[in-house]
Amino acid sequence: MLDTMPSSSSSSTTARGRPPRKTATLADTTASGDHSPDADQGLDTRYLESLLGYNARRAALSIIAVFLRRMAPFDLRPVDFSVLTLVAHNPGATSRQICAALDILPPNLVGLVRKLEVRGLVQRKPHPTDRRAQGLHLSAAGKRLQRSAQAEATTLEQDVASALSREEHDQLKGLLRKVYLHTPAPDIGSDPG
Amino acid sequence: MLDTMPSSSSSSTTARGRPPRKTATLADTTASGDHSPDADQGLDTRYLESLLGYNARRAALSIIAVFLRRMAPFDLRPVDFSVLTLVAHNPGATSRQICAALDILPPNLVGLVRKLEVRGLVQRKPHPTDRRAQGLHLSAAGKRLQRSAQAEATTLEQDVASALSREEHDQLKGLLRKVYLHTPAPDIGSDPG
DNA sequence: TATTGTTATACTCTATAACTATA
DNA sequence: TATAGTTATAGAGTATAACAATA
Repeated sequence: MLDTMPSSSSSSTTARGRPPRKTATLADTTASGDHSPDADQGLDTRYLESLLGYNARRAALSIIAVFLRRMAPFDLRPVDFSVLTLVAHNPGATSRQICAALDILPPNLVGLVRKLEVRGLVQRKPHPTDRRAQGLHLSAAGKRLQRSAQAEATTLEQDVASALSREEHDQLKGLLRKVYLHTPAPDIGSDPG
Repeated sequence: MLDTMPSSSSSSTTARGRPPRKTATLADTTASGDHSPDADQGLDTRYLESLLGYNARRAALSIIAVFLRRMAPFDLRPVDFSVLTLVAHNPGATSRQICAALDILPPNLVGLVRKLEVRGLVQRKPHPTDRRAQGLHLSAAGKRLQRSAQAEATTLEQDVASALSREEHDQLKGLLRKVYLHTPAPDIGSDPG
């Protein structure tokens, strides 16, 4: 849901990556021309940086950029990895469950699963009790790939958080979880339009 | 860059919102048809939740969902708000600078600015020294709207972080910033094809 | 030759409506 | 009537190539 890359692998020399270096100096304002010296092109982004959403978005994009590169050899984008991992840890899970867990809409999952199935990584088996549903399972190849990818993700995690101490790392994840688990749900349907 | 909403306003009764309730109970494995009671649909997402990227993405999406709703009355999506705010705080800024600050590609900014211009919120004036560039400025209406929107964003910020103490809030932003400022840049071009 | 702003365009992601087959 | 999976499709978001004007 946060992806942004050509599906093909081939370690892109093109991909966006580096967040713009911000060194806070106002643009040559029409009148007031008093800013920090080291601002080749930097704008004053201080207000935006005071917003959680802005920072979360920037952090997520940075991490994803790294993720995309490192997962390219597996030809897995974030969602693919998430689906694969979820199925690995929850054999027999249904599409419906995957959608709920990852906040993906059913129609958008269809294609994802189909690709994984075509690649021989995922298999569908009839659900034991509900004939409408299908249980998702990993093939042997799927299990191998998922294991490798998860190992890579774990390594990647350390690199991404290399600027953080172990404690900060845990704390950051905890705080993020707090935010998205508690965030005042958009009151779906509360609008007496 | 992280948006996801129809441009039209009208407080959506449809928008995605609530992150899936996760109550960690394995899916009914191939054989065992024994679901925990409170696991209507919950999958084991523990590994994904151990990843910073996953948590950052989820948090960002949650916040943006709220943002979209609250900014709907102003007909501003996150990027629009960012551009407007950047111009407000940096009168005379050029498209190039906006792009650098927000990590937007120039071709994609054109349409955004044009819309804001058509709405009478933004004006372009010739750059004082560079005849190629154009300085962006807010009209009176633009300033008013930006002020209102920024006030709303500030209020929103408090709601979003309502689960956090003041200290946690600051800490979270600091940690996120640390991550995306330090994240090992994807070494563009480091790949000896 | 490099850069600003731009057009055109392709590809991906996200969302809705509507259908089927089961429940 | 409601739900699981699906199709088709519309709409944002994101990316590249290429051009004119200027530096």
